[in-house]
Amino acid sequence: MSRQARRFKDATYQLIAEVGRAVTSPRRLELLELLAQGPRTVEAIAQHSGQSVANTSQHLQVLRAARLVEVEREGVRMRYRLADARVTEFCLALRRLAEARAEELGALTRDFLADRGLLEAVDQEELLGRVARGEVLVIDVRPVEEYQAGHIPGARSVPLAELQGRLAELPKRSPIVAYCRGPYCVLAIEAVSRLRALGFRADRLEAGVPDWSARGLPLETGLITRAGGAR
Amino acid sequence: MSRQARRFKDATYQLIAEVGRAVTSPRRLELLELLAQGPRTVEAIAQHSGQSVANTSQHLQVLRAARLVEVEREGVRMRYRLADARVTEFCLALRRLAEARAEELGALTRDFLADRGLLEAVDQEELLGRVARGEVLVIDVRPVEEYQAGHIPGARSVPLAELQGRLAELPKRSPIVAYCRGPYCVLAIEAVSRLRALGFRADRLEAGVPDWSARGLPLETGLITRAGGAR
DNA sequence: AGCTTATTCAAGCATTCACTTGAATGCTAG
DNA sequence: CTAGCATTCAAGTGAATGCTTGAATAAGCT
Repeated sequence: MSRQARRFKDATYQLIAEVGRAVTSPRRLELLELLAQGPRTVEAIAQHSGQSVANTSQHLQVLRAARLVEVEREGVRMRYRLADARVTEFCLALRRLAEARAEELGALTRDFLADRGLLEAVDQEELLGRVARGEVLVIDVRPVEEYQAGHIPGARSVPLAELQGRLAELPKRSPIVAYCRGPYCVLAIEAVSRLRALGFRADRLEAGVPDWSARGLPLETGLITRAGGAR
Repeated sequence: MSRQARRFKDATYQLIAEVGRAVTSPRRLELLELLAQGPRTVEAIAQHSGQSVANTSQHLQVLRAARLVEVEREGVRMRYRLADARVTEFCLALRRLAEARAEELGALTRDFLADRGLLEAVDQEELLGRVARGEVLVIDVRPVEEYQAGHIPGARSVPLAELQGRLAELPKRSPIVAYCRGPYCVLAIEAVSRLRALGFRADRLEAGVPDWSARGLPLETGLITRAGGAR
Protein backbone atom coordinates (compact mmCIF):
# COMPACT_ATOMS: atom_id res chain seq x y z
CA MET A 1 0.00 0.00 0.00
CA SER A 2 1.36 3.42 -0.90
CA ARG A 3 2.35 5.79 1.85
CA GLN A 4 -0.28 8.20 0.62
CA ALA A 5 -2.98 5.56 0.79
CA ARG A 6 -1.95 4.56 4.32
CA ARG A 7 -2.14 8.15 5.49
CA PHE A 8 -5.53 8.51 3.90
CA LYS A 9 -6.73 5.37 5.57
CA ASP A 10 -5.41 6.34 8.97
CA ALA A 11 -6.97 9.76 8.74
CA THR A 12 -10.28 8.26 7.76
CA TYR A 13 -10.47 5.78 10.58
CA GLN A 14 -9.32 8.49 12.92
CA LEU A 15 -12.29 10.66 11.99
CA ILE A 16 -14.76 7.84 12.29
CA ALA A 17 -13.32 6.83 15.61
CA GLU A 18 -13.63 10.36 16.93
CA VAL A 19 -17.36 10.22 16.51
CA GLY A 20 -17.36 6.80 18.04
CA ARG A 21 -15.31 7.87 20.99
CA ALA A 22 -17.69 10.65 21.82
CA VAL A 23 -20.42 8.07 22.24
CA THR A 24 -18.16 5.74 24.12
CA SER A 25 -18.19 6.90 27.64
CA PRO A 26 -20.80 5.74 30.06
CA ARG A 27 -21.29 9.31 31.19
CA ARG A 28 -21.80 10.69 27.72
CA LEU A 29 -24.13 7.88 26.80
CA GLU A 30 -26.25 8.87 29.73
CA LEU A 31 -26.20 12.50 28.63
CA LEU A 32 -27.24 11.53 25.13
CA GLU A 33 -30.06 9.41 26.38
CA LEU A 34 -31.19 12.26 28.57
CA LEU A 35 -31.04 14.72 25.70
CA ALA A 36 -33.03 12.28 23.60
CA GLN A 37 -35.91 13.20 25.89
CA GLY A 38 -35.66 16.83 24.91
CA PRO A 39 -33.44 19.90 25.17
CA ARG A 40 -31.93 20.77 28.54
CA THR A 41 -29.75 23.35 30.17
CA VAL A 42 -26.34 22.44 31.47
CA GLU A 43 -27.41 22.75 35.06
CA ALA A 44 -30.44 20.52 34.57
CA ILE A 45 -28.31 17.89 32.90
CA ALA A 46 -25.68 18.04 35.59
CA GLN A 47 -28.24 17.71 38.32
CA HIS A 48 -29.96 14.82 36.66
CA SER A 49 -26.81 12.84 36.05
CA GLY A 50 -25.41 13.62 39.45
CA GLN A 51 -22.25 15.19 38.09
CA SER A 52 -20.55 18.48 38.73
CA VAL A 53 -21.55 21.26 36.39
CA ALA A 54 -17.99 21.70 35.15
CA ASN A 55 -17.64 18.04 34.34
CA THR A 56 -20.96 17.94 32.58
CA SER A 57 -20.02 20.98 30.58
CA GLN A 58 -16.85 19.29 29.48
CA HIS A 59 -18.63 16.18 28.33
CA LEU A 60 -21.05 18.35 26.43
CA GLN A 61 -18.13 20.04 24.72
CA VAL A 62 -16.89 16.66 23.56
CA LEU A 63 -20.29 15.78 22.17
CA ARG A 64 -20.51 19.14 20.53
CA ALA A 65 -17.11 18.79 18.92
CA ALA A 66 -18.33 15.53 17.41
CA ARG A 67 -21.46 17.37 16.22
CA LEU A 68 -23.71 15.02 18.08
CA VAL A 69 -25.36 17.80 20.04
CA GLU A 70 -26.07 21.43 19.35
CA VAL A 71 -26.27 24.32 21.72
CA GLU A 72 -28.22 27.52 21.71
CA ARG A 73 -28.08 30.43 24.04
CA GLU A 74 -31.30 31.13 25.81
CA GLY A 75 -31.02 34.28 27.85
CA VAL A 76 -28.51 33.63 30.54
CA ARG A 77 -28.32 29.89 30.00
CA MET A 78 -27.33 27.44 27.33
CA ARG A 79 -29.75 24.87 26.02
CA TYR A 80 -28.36 21.66 24.58
CA ARG A 81 -30.19 19.38 22.19
CA LEU A 82 -29.35 16.40 20.00
CA ALA A 83 -28.07 17.41 16.59
CA ASP A 84 -30.54 15.23 14.74
CA ALA A 85 -32.57 12.05 14.79
CA ARG A 86 -29.74 9.95 13.48
CA VAL A 87 -27.97 10.33 16.78
CA THR A 88 -30.91 8.79 18.59
CA GLU A 89 -31.04 6.00 16.10
CA PHE A 90 -27.39 5.38 16.50
CA CYS A 91 -27.67 5.18 20.27
CA LEU A 92 -30.48 2.70 19.96
CA ALA A 93 -28.43 0.65 17.51
CA LEU A 94 -25.51 0.61 19.89
CA ARG A 95 -27.76 -0.48 22.71
CA ARG A 96 -29.19 -3.26 20.62
CA LEU A 97 -25.76 -4.46 19.65
CA ALA A 98 -24.68 -4.34 23.26
CA GLU A 99 -27.73 -6.32 24.29
CA ALA A 100 -27.11 -8.94 21.67
CA ARG A 101 -23.49 -9.26 22.71
CA ALA A 102 -23.55 -8.86 26.42
CA GLU A 103 -25.77 -11.45 27.95
CA GLU A 104 -24.92 -9.82 31.22
CA LEU A 105 -26.90 -6.77 30.31
CA GLY A 106 -30.07 -8.73 29.98
CA ALA A 107 -29.27 -10.57 33.16
CA LEU A 108 -28.61 -7.33 34.97
CA THR A 109 -31.94 -5.88 33.93
CA ARG A 110 -33.77 -9.06 34.80
CA ASP A 111 -32.22 -9.19 38.24
CA PHE A 112 -33.05 -5.63 39.01
CA LEU A 113 -36.61 -5.95 37.83
CA ALA A 114 -37.18 -9.40 39.29
CA ASP A 115 -36.27 -7.97 42.66
CA ARG A 116 -39.29 -5.81 42.32
CA GLY A 117 -41.61 -8.12 40.51
CA LEU A 118 -41.80 -5.75 37.56
CA LEU A 119 -40.72 -8.07 34.86
CA GLU A 120 -43.83 -8.11 32.78
CA ALA A 121 -43.63 -5.09 30.58
CA VAL A 122 -46.64 -4.31 28.46
CA ASP A 123 -46.50 -5.01 24.77
CA GLN A 124 -46.51 -1.90 22.65
CA GLU A 125 -48.74 -3.09 19.85
CA GLU A 126 -51.36 -4.14 22.34
CA LEU A 127 -51.13 -0.91 24.23
CA LEU A 128 -52.38 1.47 21.58
CA GLY A 129 -55.50 -0.59 21.14
CA ARG A 130 -56.21 -0.64 24.82
CA VAL A 131 -55.69 3.09 25.15
CA ALA A 132 -57.99 3.71 22.20
CA ARG A 133 -60.69 1.58 23.77
CA GLY A 134 -60.31 3.42 27.06
CA GLU A 135 -59.45 0.23 28.86
CA VAL A 136 -56.28 1.56 30.32
CA LEU A 137 -54.83 4.82 31.55
CA VAL A 138 -51.35 5.55 30.29
CA ILE A 139 -49.29 7.84 32.48
CA ASP A 140 -46.07 9.56 31.53
CA VAL A 141 -44.00 9.75 34.70
CA ARG A 142 -41.20 11.89 33.31
CA PRO A 143 -40.90 15.56 34.27
CA VAL A 144 -43.52 17.79 32.69
CA GLU A 145 -41.07 19.44 30.27
CA GLU A 146 -40.24 16.12 28.70
CA TYR A 147 -43.91 15.30 28.42
CA GLN A 148 -44.52 18.57 26.63
CA ALA A 149 -41.65 17.93 24.24
CA GLY A 150 -43.39 14.78 23.07
CA HIS A 151 -45.39 11.94 24.55
CA ILE A 152 -47.35 8.87 23.60
CA PRO A 153 -50.79 9.87 22.31
CA GLY A 154 -53.43 9.77 25.01
CA ALA A 155 -50.93 9.59 27.84
CA ARG A 156 -51.48 11.77 30.87
CA SER A 157 -48.60 13.57 32.52
CA VAL A 158 -48.03 12.45 36.10
CA PRO A 159 -44.40 13.15 36.93
CA LEU A 160 -42.99 10.73 39.45
CA ALA A 161 -42.26 13.61 41.77
CA GLU A 162 -45.94 14.55 41.87
CA LEU A 163 -47.28 11.04 42.00
CA GLN A 164 -47.83 11.00 45.74
CA GLY A 165 -50.01 14.08 45.67
CA ARG A 166 -52.04 13.13 42.61
CA LEU A 167 -53.23 9.68 43.48
CA ALA A 168 -56.81 10.93 43.53
CA GLU A 169 -56.63 11.42 39.75
CA LEU A 170 -55.87 7.77 39.17
CA PRO A 171 -58.42 4.99 38.78
CA LYS A 172 -58.47 2.52 41.62
CA ARG A 173 -59.77 -0.42 39.66
CA SER A 174 -58.98 -0.11 35.97
CA PRO A 175 -55.40 -0.76 34.93
CA ILE A 176 -52.67 1.84 34.63
CA VAL A 177 -49.59 1.67 32.43
CA ALA A 178 -46.58 3.81 33.25
CA TYR A 179 -43.73 4.64 30.93
CA CYS A 180 -40.68 6.86 31.05
CA ARG A 181 -37.49 7.18 28.99
CA GLY A 182 -36.89 3.61 28.00
CA PRO A 183 -35.90 0.21 29.27
CA TYR A 184 -33.02 1.51 31.37
CA CYS A 185 -34.84 4.42 32.88
CA VAL A 186 -36.01 3.78 36.38
CA LEU A 187 -38.80 6.31 36.69
CA ALA A 188 -41.56 3.97 35.55
CA ILE A 189 -40.18 1.13 37.62
CA GLU A 190 -40.31 3.34 40.66
CA ALA A 191 -43.81 4.57 39.84
CA VAL A 192 -45.26 1.12 39.26
CA SER A 193 -43.60 -0.13 42.39
CA ARG A 194 -45.24 2.59 44.49
CA LEU A 195 -48.63 2.31 42.82
CA ARG A 196 -48.79 -1.42 43.37
CA ALA A 197 -47.91 -0.96 47.00
CA LEU A 198 -50.97 1.25 47.24
CA GLY A 199 -53.24 -1.29 45.60
CA PHE A 200 -53.38 0.11 42.08
CA ARG A 201 -53.28 -2.18 39.08
CA ALA A 202 -50.15 -0.76 37.51
CA ASP A 203 -47.89 -2.09 34.76
CA ARG A 204 -44.84 -0.79 33.05
CA LEU A 205 -44.33 -0.09 29.36
CA GLU A 206 -40.74 -0.93 28.58
CA ALA A 207 -40.36 1.33 25.60
CA GLY A 208 -39.67 5.00 26.13
CA VAL A 209 -40.33 7.95 23.89
CA PRO A 210 -37.15 7.46 21.84
CA ASP A 211 -38.00 3.83 21.07
CA TRP A 212 -41.54 4.83 20.35
CA SER A 213 -40.69 7.46 17.80
CA ALA A 214 -37.87 5.39 16.33
CA ARG A 215 -40.54 2.89 15.36
CA GLY A 216 -42.30 5.56 13.43
CA LEU A 217 -45.16 5.69 15.88
CA PRO A 218 -46.84 9.04 16.38
CA LEU A 219 -46.14 11.46 19.21
CA GLU A 220 -48.27 14.18 20.68
CA THR A 221 -46.73 17.39 21.90
CA GLY A 222 -47.68 20.21 24.17
CA LEU A 223 -51.06 19.79 25.69
CA ILE A 224 -51.46 18.45 29.18
CA THR A 225 -54.18 15.88 29.62
CA ARG A 226 -55.63 16.44 33.05
CA ALA A 227 -57.86 14.28 35.20
CA GLY A 228 -61.12 13.09 33.71
CA GLY A 229 -59.98 11.35 30.55
CA ALA A 230 -59.90 7.62 30.91
CA ARG A 231 -60.71 7.61 34.58
CA MET B 1 -33.13 8.54 42.41
CA SER B 2 -32.46 5.70 44.78
CA ARG B 3 -28.95 4.51 45.32
CA GLN B 4 -29.93 1.13 43.93
CA ALA B 5 -31.32 2.70 40.77
CA ARG B 6 -28.16 4.76 40.29
CA ARG B 7 -25.97 1.70 40.58
CA PHE B 8 -28.17 -0.11 38.11
CA LYS B 9 -27.97 2.74 35.67
CA ASP B 10 -24.22 3.10 36.00
CA ALA B 11 -23.71 -0.60 35.46
CA THR B 12 -25.93 -0.55 32.42
CA TYR B 13 -24.20 2.32 30.70
CA GLN B 14 -20.90 0.78 31.62
CA LEU B 15 -21.78 -2.40 29.75
CA ILE B 16 -23.04 -0.57 26.71
CA ALA B 17 -19.98 1.62 26.66
CA GLU B 18 -17.69 -1.41 26.79
CA VAL B 19 -19.05 -2.61 23.50
CA GLY B 20 -18.78 0.90 22.18
CA ARG B 21 -15.22 1.25 23.32
CA ALA B 22 -14.19 -1.88 21.49
CA VAL B 23 -15.38 -0.34 18.26
CA THR B 24 -13.87 2.99 19.06
CA SER B 25 -10.27 2.81 18.18
CA PRO B 26 -9.08 3.61 14.70
CA ARG B 27 -7.00 0.48 14.73
CA ARG B 28 -9.81 -1.80 15.77
CA LEU B 29 -12.17 -0.24 13.28
CA GLU B 30 -9.71 -1.13 10.60
CA LEU B 31 -9.48 -4.68 11.87
CA LEU B 32 -13.23 -5.01 11.87
CA GLU B 33 -13.50 -3.70 8.37
CA LEU B 34 -10.85 -6.14 7.30
CA LEU B 35 -12.60 -9.03 8.99
CA ALA B 36 -15.82 -7.98 7.33
CA GLN B 37 -14.18 -9.21 4.14
CA GLY B 38 -13.74 -12.67 5.54
CA PRO B 39 -11.91 -14.66 8.23
CA ARG B 40 -8.18 -14.10 8.66
CA THR B 41 -5.30 -15.33 10.71
CA VAL B 42 -3.56 -13.03 13.16
CA GLU B 43 -0.47 -12.79 11.05
CA ALA B 44 -2.43 -11.89 7.93
CA ILE B 45 -4.30 -9.22 9.82
CA ALA B 46 -1.15 -7.82 11.33
CA GLN B 47 0.58 -7.68 8.00
CA HIS B 48 -2.33 -6.04 6.29
CA SER B 49 -2.79 -3.34 8.90
CA GLY B 50 0.93 -2.74 9.21
CA GLN B 51 1.02 -3.43 12.92
CA SER B 52 3.14 -5.69 15.04
CA VAL B 53 1.70 -9.13 15.59
CA ALA B 54 1.61 -8.66 19.36
CA ASN B 55 -0.28 -5.42 19.09
CA THR B 56 -2.74 -6.88 16.63
CA SER B 57 -3.30 -9.84 18.89
CA GLN B 58 -4.07 -7.52 21.76
CA HIS B 59 -6.61 -5.57 19.77
CA LEU B 60 -8.20 -8.82 18.73
CA GLN B 61 -8.46 -9.81 22.37
CA VAL B 62 -10.36 -6.63 23.09
CA LEU B 63 -12.76 -7.30 20.25
CA ARG B 64 -13.17 -10.85 21.41
CA ALA B 65 -13.91 -9.78 24.96
CA ALA B 66 -16.68 -7.61 23.57
CA ARG B 67 -17.91 -10.61 21.56
CA LEU B 68 -17.58 -8.75 18.32
CA VAL B 69 -15.27 -11.35 16.82
CA GLU B 70 -14.85 -15.06 17.27
CA VAL B 71 -11.77 -17.17 16.97
CA GLU B 72 -11.18 -20.74 15.94
CA ARG B 73 -8.05 -22.78 15.94
CA GLU B 74 -7.02 -24.02 12.55
CA GLY B 75 -4.02 -26.29 12.81
CA VAL B 76 -1.19 -24.21 14.09
CA ARG B 77 -2.88 -20.87 13.63
CA MET B 78 -5.89 -18.96 14.86
CA ARG B 79 -8.53 -17.76 12.47
CA TYR B 80 -10.59 -14.73 13.47
CA ARG B 81 -14.00 -13.86 12.07
CA LEU B 82 -16.79 -11.41 12.86
CA ALA B 83 -19.22 -12.72 15.42
CA ASP B 84 -22.26 -11.98 13.29
CA ALA B 85 -23.78 -9.75 10.67
CA ARG B 86 -24.98 -7.22 13.19
CA VAL B 87 -21.41 -6.17 13.78
CA THR B 88 -21.01 -5.30 10.13
CA GLU B 89 -24.24 -3.40 10.17
CA PHE B 90 -23.18 -1.52 13.22
CA CYS B 91 -19.88 -0.51 11.65
CA LEU B 92 -21.70 0.74 8.60
CA ALA B 93 -24.10 2.69 10.80
CA LEU B 94 -21.20 4.27 12.62
CA ARG B 95 -19.56 5.19 9.37
CA ARG B 96 -22.74 6.75 8.09
CA LEU B 97 -23.16 8.75 11.26
CA ALA B 98 -19.57 9.84 11.06
CA GLU B 99 -20.04 10.91 7.47
CA ALA B 100 -23.13 12.88 8.29
CA ARG B 101 -21.38 14.60 11.19
CA ALA B 102 -17.87 15.13 10.01
CA GLU B 103 -17.88 17.23 6.93
CA GLU B 104 -14.14 16.80 6.99
CA LEU B 105 -14.47 13.15 6.17
CA GLY B 106 -16.23 13.89 2.94
CA ALA B 107 -13.71 16.59 2.21
CA LEU B 108 -10.83 14.25 2.91
CA THR B 109 -12.17 11.63 0.57
CA ARG B 110 -12.90 14.17 -2.12
CA ASP B 111 -9.40 15.59 -1.89
CA PHE B 112 -7.78 12.25 -2.12
CA LEU B 113 -9.90 11.13 -5.02
CA ALA B 114 -9.86 14.44 -6.83
CA ASP B 115 -6.09 14.24 -6.86
CA ARG B 116 -6.51 11.19 -8.99
CA GLY B 117 -9.56 12.13 -10.96
CA LEU B 118 -11.48 9.20 -9.56
CA LEU B 119 -14.41 11.05 -8.15
CA GLU B 120 -17.17 9.54 -10.22
CA ALA B 121 -18.11 6.30 -8.59
CA VAL B 122 -20.54 4.09 -10.40
CA ASP B 123 -24.09 3.87 -9.14
CA GLN B 124 -24.95 0.51 -7.70
CA GLU B 125 -28.48 0.21 -9.00
CA GLU B 126 -27.27 0.93 -12.49
CA LEU B 127 -24.42 -1.49 -12.24
CA LEU B 128 -26.35 -4.72 -11.92
CA GLY B 129 -28.26 -3.95 -15.06
CA ARG B 130 -25.13 -3.18 -16.99
CA VAL B 131 -23.46 -6.37 -15.81
CA ALA B 132 -26.53 -8.40 -16.74
CA ARG B 133 -26.52 -6.88 -20.22
CA GLY B 134 -22.83 -7.65 -20.59
CA GLU B 135 -22.06 -4.00 -21.17
CA VAL B 136 -19.43 -3.86 -18.50
CA LEU B 137 -16.85 -6.09 -16.89
CA VAL B 138 -16.82 -5.97 -13.13
CA ILE B 139 -13.53 -6.85 -11.52
CA ASP B 140 -12.97 -7.62 -7.85
CA VAL B 141 -9.51 -6.35 -7.03
CA ARG B 142 -9.29 -7.77 -3.53
CA PRO B 143 -7.09 -10.78 -2.77
CA VAL B 144 -8.46 -14.06 -4.09
CA GLU B 145 -9.45 -15.39 -0.65
CA GLU B 146 -11.77 -12.48 -0.11
CA TYR B 147 -13.25 -12.96 -3.53
CA GLN B 148 -13.94 -16.58 -2.73
CA ALA B 149 -15.56 -15.68 0.57
CA GLY B 150 -18.15 -13.67 -1.32
CA HIS B 151 -18.30 -11.33 -4.29
CA ILE B 152 -20.70 -9.39 -6.45
CA PRO B 153 -22.43 -11.70 -8.90
CA GLY B 154 -20.73 -11.78 -12.26
CA ALA B 155 -17.57 -10.12 -10.99
CA ARG B 156 -14.24 -11.53 -12.05
CA SER B 157 -11.37 -11.86 -9.61
CA VAL B 158 -8.38 -9.76 -10.58
CA PRO B 159 -6.42 -9.03 -7.42
CA LEU B 160 -4.60 -5.74 -7.55
CA ALA B 161 -1.34 -7.56 -7.04
CA GLU B 162 -1.89 -9.55 -10.23
CA LEU B 163 -3.32 -6.73 -12.28
CA GLN B 164 -0.11 -5.92 -14.06
CA GLY B 165 0.30 -9.45 -15.36
CA ARG B 166 -3.30 -10.01 -16.35
CA LEU B 167 -3.99 -7.02 -18.50
CA ALA B 168 -4.47 -9.30 -21.49
CA GLU B 169 -7.65 -10.63 -19.90
CA LEU B 170 -9.23 -7.21 -19.83
CA PRO B 171 -11.21 -5.60 -22.63
CA LYS B 172 -9.50 -2.63 -24.19
CA ARG B 173 -12.61 -0.83 -25.36
CA SER B 174 -15.62 -1.81 -23.29
CA PRO B 175 -15.84 -0.31 -19.82
CA ILE B 176 -14.49 -1.91 -16.66
CA VAL B 177 -15.74 -1.31 -13.14
CA ALA B 178 -13.49 -2.12 -10.20
CA TYR B 179 -14.55 -2.54 -6.60
CA CYS B 180 -12.90 -3.57 -3.37
CA ARG B 181 -13.80 -3.37 0.30
CA GLY B 182 -15.75 -0.16 0.40
CA PRO B 183 -15.48 3.58 0.06
CA TYR B 184 -12.37 3.83 2.24
CA CYS B 185 -10.52 0.98 0.75
CA VAL B 186 -7.88 2.05 -1.69
CA LEU B 187 -7.49 -1.07 -3.78
CA ALA B 188 -10.04 -0.09 -6.41
CA ILE B 189 -8.76 3.46 -6.49
CA GLU B 190 -5.30 2.17 -7.19
CA ALA B 191 -6.55 -0.28 -9.81
CA VAL B 192 -8.61 2.27 -11.70
CA SER B 193 -5.77 4.71 -11.56
CA ARG B 194 -3.40 2.23 -13.17
CA LEU B 195 -5.90 1.00 -15.73
CA ARG B 196 -6.70 4.48 -16.90
CA ALA B 197 -3.03 5.27 -17.27
CA LEU B 198 -2.88 2.33 -19.64
CA GLY B 199 -5.80 3.53 -21.70
CA PHE B 200 -8.56 1.31 -20.30
CA ARG B 201 -12.02 2.68 -19.68
CA ALA B 202 -12.13 1.99 -15.96
CA ASP B 203 -14.46 3.24 -13.25
CA ARG B 204 -14.76 2.61 -9.58
CA LEU B 205 -17.73 1.22 -7.68
CA GLU B 206 -17.77 2.94 -4.34
CA ALA B 207 -19.61 0.23 -2.44
CA GLY B 208 -17.71 -2.77 -1.19
CA VAL B 209 -18.90 -6.22 -0.36
CA PRO B 210 -20.09 -5.28 3.13
CA ASP B 211 -22.24 -2.42 1.81
CA TRP B 212 -23.49 -4.64 -0.93
CA SER B 213 -24.69 -7.42 1.34
CA ALA B 214 -25.99 -4.98 3.92
CA ARG B 215 -28.40 -3.78 1.27
CA GLY B 216 -29.72 -7.28 0.92
CA LEU B 217 -28.19 -7.68 -2.51
CA PRO B 218 -27.04 -11.17 -3.47
CA LEU B 219 -23.48 -12.45 -3.25
CA GLU B 220 -21.79 -15.25 -5.08
CA THR B 221 -19.20 -17.39 -3.37
CA GLY B 222 -16.43 -19.71 -4.39
CA LEU B 223 -16.11 -19.98 -8.09
CA ILE B 224 -13.51 -18.04 -9.96
CA THR B 225 -14.68 -16.43 -13.16
CA ARG B 226 -11.78 -16.50 -15.53
CA ALA B 227 -11.17 -14.73 -18.77
CA GLY B 228 -13.79 -15.05 -21.47
CA GLY B 229 -16.88 -13.81 -19.70
CA ALA B 230 -17.77 -10.29 -20.63
CA ARG B 231 -14.71 -9.69 -22.65
C1' DA C 1 -21.09 50.94 34.37
C1' DG C 2 -21.12 47.39 37.84
C1' DC C 3 -23.05 43.17 39.75
C1' DT C 4 -25.03 38.57 39.26
C1' DT C 5 -25.39 34.21 37.34
C1' DA C 6 -24.73 30.28 34.07
C1' DT C 7 -21.31 28.36 31.69
C1' DT C 8 -16.68 27.53 30.21
C1' DC C 9 -11.65 27.40 30.59
C1' DA C 10 -7.17 25.98 32.78
C1' DA C 11 -4.30 23.41 35.67
C1' DG C 12 -3.45 19.28 38.24
C1' DC C 13 -3.84 14.45 39.58
C1' DA C 14 -4.87 9.62 39.30
C1' DT C 15 -6.17 6.28 35.99
C1' DT C 16 -6.35 4.08 31.69
C1' DC C 17 -4.73 3.22 26.97
C1' DA C 18 -1.75 2.03 22.92
C1' DC C 19 2.22 0.32 21.61
C1' DT C 20 6.88 -1.95 22.20
C1' DT C 21 9.91 -5.62 23.67
C1' DG C 22 11.02 -10.07 25.31
C1' DA C 23 9.50 -14.24 27.25
C1' DA C 24 5.89 -17.93 27.83
C1' DT C 25 2.15 -20.98 26.02
C1' DG C 26 -0.01 -24.32 23.32
C1' DC C 27 -0.44 -26.79 19.34
C1' DT C 28 1.33 -29.76 15.42
C1' DA C 29 4.39 -32.54 13.03
C1' DG C 30 8.17 -35.31 12.73
C1' DC D 1 8.24 -36.39 23.18
C1' DT D 2 10.48 -32.81 21.43
C1' DA D 3 11.46 -29.09 18.05
C1' DG D 4 9.34 -25.36 15.80
C1' DC D 5 6.09 -21.89 15.11
C1' DA D 6 1.88 -18.95 15.67
C1' DT D 7 -0.05 -16.68 19.13
C1' DT D 8 -0.51 -14.72 23.60
C1' DC D 9 1.04 -12.81 27.99
C1' DA D 10 3.63 -9.49 30.98
C1' DA D 11 5.97 -5.45 32.04
C1' DG D 12 7.22 -0.78 30.89
C1' DT D 13 6.70 3.85 28.78
C1' DG D 14 4.64 7.99 26.89
C1' DA D 15 0.26 9.98 25.84
C1' DA D 16 -4.61 10.60 26.60
C1' DT D 17 -8.79 10.68 29.60
C1' DG D 18 -12.01 11.76 33.42
C1' DC D 19 -12.76 14.29 37.22
C1' DT D 20 -11.88 18.09 40.59
C1' DT D 21 -10.96 22.84 41.97
C1' DG D 22 -10.66 27.67 41.23
C1' DA D 23 -10.62 31.43 38.09
C1' DA D 24 -12.31 33.67 33.65
C1' DT D 25 -16.23 34.88 30.17
C1' DA D 26 -20.30 36.56 28.66
C1' DA D 27 -25.08 37.95 28.92
C1' DG D 28 -28.75 40.15 31.57
C1' DC D 29 -30.34 43.18 35.19
C1' DT D 30 -30.26 47.26 38.12
